[in-house]
Amino acid sequence: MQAKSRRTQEERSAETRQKLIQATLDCLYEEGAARTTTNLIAERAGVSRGALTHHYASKEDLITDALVKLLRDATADIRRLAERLRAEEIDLDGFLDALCDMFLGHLLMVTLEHVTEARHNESLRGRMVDVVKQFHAELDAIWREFFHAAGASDRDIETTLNMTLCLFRGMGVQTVLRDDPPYYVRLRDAWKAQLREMLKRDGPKIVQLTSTNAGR
Amino acid sequence: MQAKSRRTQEERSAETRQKLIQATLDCLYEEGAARTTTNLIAERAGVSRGALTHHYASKEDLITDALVKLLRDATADIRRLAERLRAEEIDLDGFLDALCDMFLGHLLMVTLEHVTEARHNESLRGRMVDVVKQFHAELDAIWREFFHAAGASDRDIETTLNMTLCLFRGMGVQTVLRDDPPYYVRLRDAWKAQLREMLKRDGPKIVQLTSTNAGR
DNA sequence: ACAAAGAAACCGACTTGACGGTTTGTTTCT
DNA sequence: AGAAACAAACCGTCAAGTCGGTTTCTTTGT
Repeated sequence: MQAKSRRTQEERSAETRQKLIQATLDCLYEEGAARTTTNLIAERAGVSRGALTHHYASKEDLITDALVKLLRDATADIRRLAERLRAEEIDLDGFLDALCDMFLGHLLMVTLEHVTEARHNESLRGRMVDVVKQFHAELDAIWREFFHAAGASDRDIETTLNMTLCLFRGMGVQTVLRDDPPYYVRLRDAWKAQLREMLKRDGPKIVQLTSTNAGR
Repeated sequence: MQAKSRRTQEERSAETRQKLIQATLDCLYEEGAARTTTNLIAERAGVSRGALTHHYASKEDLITDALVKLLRDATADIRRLAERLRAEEIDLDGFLDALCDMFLGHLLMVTLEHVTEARHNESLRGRMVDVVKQFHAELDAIWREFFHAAGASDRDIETTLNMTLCLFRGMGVQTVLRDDPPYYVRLRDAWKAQLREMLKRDGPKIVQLTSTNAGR
């Protein structure tokens, strides 16, 4: 018990906040925004509601903080993927697989729960726009680096990236009403093939980049 | 005065229900699901809350009914588009424009408000799945008719349609956080060009979109 | 034809429960 | 001792649903 009671205030505070944020994200994913009450969050975090209100002035504060953390973490994930791409531990296909998984999993679902809310909530939308922009900037940098080397034009680079993201995002939304994993694999693979095809015209070198390690 | 007081029960009932459903859809779009209360709906519909509860046993009943109407109407719109496509009043580009508009407007937004809810609500999801399936079936028929003439395989037809829908859907979601109409026009046009390319390539044969990479 | 009885549409006050936020009290660190 | 972290009882608000009563239409008996 000393291990617990011998912590600094800062540590106690940080741990509680961390638990609250994690509980919030879990709740949002598992229960949905409509059922995510402060009571439930506190309960899942294993702290009292009093502790919750002590650290967050309002429910909205807590939720936006949780959302920002989610997207920051995702941005960090993307950054790590970029490293692995540079180190050639993965190829473009592997990168796309990882990206698609993100858009078909928790990240998209939790974000989606609030995109609708953001449409009517100026402050929430503002914060989401900023952090989502950063996420996209990270992706853009990777994409640019990868395809520029292959000789693709800037216009094509931007278009193909955004098409890819919109496609994956649309697939993610569809998963709610269509539970059919092989279908999504088919779409993803078809897109990977098509992407190669599209860029072959402007960047002939791209083919090698994507087919080196993909044949398994 | 007689025109109002000399209506049959059936007519009164139908008009009230109609007003309630329309008010519900308006509310959902303009205020969002979170702010759509039965009070607000009744107020906007110009009927009493008592009338609302008389016609709909629960709020969920009303909302699912409204959603079903929305999607049925959209299905009817698609059907009309198919007619115009057959009559050659519009071409594939025009069809895609109309489709894209649907996915960037009220239809997607209102649906989106409930996709997240449907994830945690079995009965709502069931009803949505059914009516969305019908919507897709309608699109599938048109697509099939149009692309079959070009000699595309069933697999390719399915893939290109679903890619198109996921792309537009993903674009629609993005509109909430990125207000940039020219950007969406660029993406849409790029995709139209892409589809056209596929139609032209190899004469009547559409490329092996799905077999290039996924053929394993 | 028409009045009475019945059914359906409609109304608005009331009940109940839950949620977010506030306040007051207790423990833990500095 | 004093401040911060934590806990729990409390309060105001609000939404959904219930219910008794009223109005409007429909059916039926004469």
